[in-house]
Amino acid sequence: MPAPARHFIQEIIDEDLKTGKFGGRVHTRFPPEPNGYLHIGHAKSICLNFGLAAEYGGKCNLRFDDTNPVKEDIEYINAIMEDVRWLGFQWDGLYYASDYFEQLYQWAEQLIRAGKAYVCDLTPEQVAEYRGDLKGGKESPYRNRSIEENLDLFRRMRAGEFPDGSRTLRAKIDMNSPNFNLRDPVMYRILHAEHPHVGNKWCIYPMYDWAHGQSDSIEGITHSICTLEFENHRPLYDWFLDALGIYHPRQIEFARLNLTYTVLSKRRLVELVTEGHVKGWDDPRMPTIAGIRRRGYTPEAIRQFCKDIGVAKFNSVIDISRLENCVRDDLNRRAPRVMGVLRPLKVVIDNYPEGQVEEFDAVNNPEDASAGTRKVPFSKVLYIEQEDFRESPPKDYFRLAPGREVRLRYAYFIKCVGMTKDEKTGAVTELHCTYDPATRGGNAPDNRKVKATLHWVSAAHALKAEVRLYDYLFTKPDPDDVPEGQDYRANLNPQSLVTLTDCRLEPSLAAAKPGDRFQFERLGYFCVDPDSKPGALVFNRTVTLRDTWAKIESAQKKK
RNA sequence: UGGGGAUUGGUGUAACGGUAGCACGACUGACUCUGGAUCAGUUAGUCUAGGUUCGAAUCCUAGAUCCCCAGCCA
Repeated sequence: MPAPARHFIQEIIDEDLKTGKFGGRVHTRFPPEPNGYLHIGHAKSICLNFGLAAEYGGKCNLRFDDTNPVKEDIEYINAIMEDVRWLGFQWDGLYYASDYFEQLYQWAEQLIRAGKAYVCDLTPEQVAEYRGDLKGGKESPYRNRSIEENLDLFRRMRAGEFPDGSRTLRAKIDMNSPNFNLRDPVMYRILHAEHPHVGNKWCIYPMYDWAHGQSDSIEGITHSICTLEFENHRPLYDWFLDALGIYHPRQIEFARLNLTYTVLSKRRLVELVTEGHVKGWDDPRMPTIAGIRRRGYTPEAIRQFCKDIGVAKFNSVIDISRLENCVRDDLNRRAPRVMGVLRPLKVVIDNYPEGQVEEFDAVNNPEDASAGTRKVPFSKVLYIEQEDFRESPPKDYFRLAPGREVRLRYAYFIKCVGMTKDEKTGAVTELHCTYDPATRGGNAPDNRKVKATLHWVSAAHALKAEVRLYDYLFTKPDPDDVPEGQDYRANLNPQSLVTLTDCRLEPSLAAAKPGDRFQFERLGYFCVDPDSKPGALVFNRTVTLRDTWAKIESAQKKK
């Protein structure tokens, strides 16, 4: 039995444990900025950080990296906590970088006193200009102020004496460093803004680089795991900690998640919401945790997905079908089966007695014998799926057609003997069939076979419902694949939501509550939407079942 | 033109100088009262060129390609 594969971060931790680098501790953290909703990419990070802590018997904190009050909001703080919990994780400590602002301020004075930080009066444009280009930058004229003047100015910045943007506190490092992050990075900027967590206590706010490492240090984090784009920041992370002479965690970078047919940047997710391309952060088409949850995904499926895709430093793009496979796999085992007809086609069983009703036993879950059975009513007038009948069936189509016999699941074999059509459009509006009483329950005593088994509902007993069919938000695997001059919005899928309002479901669904998940046999997995009410059910399609016929059919069309 | 990373089947991911493996997909077939599920099989890969070595995905040299960095965002 080969040892299970370990990713590079586990190997680093193993090594640190062996050398006793952190006294045998493992302490991670998930550090979101509360400026948006969490998405599936964050789930990867959450599973990684909390998963590592669990695996090594360590701890994992949830810390809000709330250093930019103009973008942050209490709504996001609450949503993030809900999402982390929903994913199945419990943090050891709940912290806010903003609770460290006083300590951070004291440390800033320490650096000033050490001659390693200075107050700079350059405008934002000048700072950019002085930072220079690939060849090098030039030093700020304010770089060599005296310690006393710096201290005085910095205290007055804190006291609110200066307007936004007029001054900054910068670290004195190296204006010619090939790493731009070391060209005297800004530590504090003046921002007279109310903060969602600490209110109006501050008018100077620390930059990410100045806050993050020290926050990790305060919390005793051992392994500070972040995404690849922060690799360039690690020298600065290390520089601040060393300059301060405080406990020094280890920053490790991994590749963030990319998925086909969607976007995962916060900026774009905000745009989708604010520009009305979706109905909100929890729109089931969104790759947000809230959207995916509403769509009907399970936390187990998401965790399995995060495990499957692995952790590495290669910038990969994961095919979204991998995510879909995970939810199918999970729901296949757990979701109760029911019958529901999305696009109803009326079927009259000519030789079935008027007014008669029979009840058939239906298996709730073939993957789980303990799920038991339920009764499904059958009568003379039924609905089947429009897709399940073709007047002239193409090759390899083996559902219902004139003269053909199929099985109605759990009920009878029926044969199509006629149809009524709309005189104007020619569309088939009603089917006439006969049933074979000898096939009661679904098997023929003479052992004859049928090639198809259809789902159905009894017209008189069916529940009417709305069903929302979701498809990918974008029409191309890479939403950025656009003609010159256009952007990802050009690839928005106009069919990403199709609402069906005339669906018919078996009566056992009458008591279904928001969040309940089912497999509609032969169609897919569906979940009751929060908009649903007794008597006015609303379902979201989580994902279709694997559909071999659809594949055959689209291959035929291509020919 | 500077710096930091990366590169293994279609997509991900292992192999840590010694048989290139696994998962997903795709394709066959079996089975099936879901064209679902399940089972069996097939397919297909080390970025390039040199070198070291009995032996290289792995080490060395040169090159190619891709990603990130010049916010008072994170």
